[in-house]
Amino acid sequence: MPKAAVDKDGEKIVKKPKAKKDPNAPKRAMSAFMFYSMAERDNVKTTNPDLSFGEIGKQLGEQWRGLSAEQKKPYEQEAEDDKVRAAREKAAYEKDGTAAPPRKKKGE
DNA sequence: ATGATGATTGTTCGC
DNA sequence: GCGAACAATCATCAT
Repeated sequence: MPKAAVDKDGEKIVKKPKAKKDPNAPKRAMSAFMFYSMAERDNVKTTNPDLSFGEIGKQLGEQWRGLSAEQKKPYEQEAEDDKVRAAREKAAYEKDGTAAPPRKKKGE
């Protein structure tokens, strides 16, 4: 898959809260995983109330991939719906007139 | 038109 | 309250 320099094997990508640069912050939508977490988190925790967040997250992710496309369907569907929601707010964001400065990447 | 990048989404848990 | 792994995403920009 033609992708950019995605994460590597043991290379841990640093993640931070990233300060929103856009004024209205048109934010995005949530991924199917987000919905999956909301839904399965309960199930996972119920099945493994002994493990902590770290493990739960991992277990969740593992089985998530193990799910069949059909299983993810409902989640993807919600994600799809949320996508519209994000697009909607973004539209409002542009409409608001608070145009965010075009982001550049190279020269600056 | 295509690729690359970045920003974001939500959960849980601990302190 | 926040951060951090977990995964997807996908909109936007630049070339």
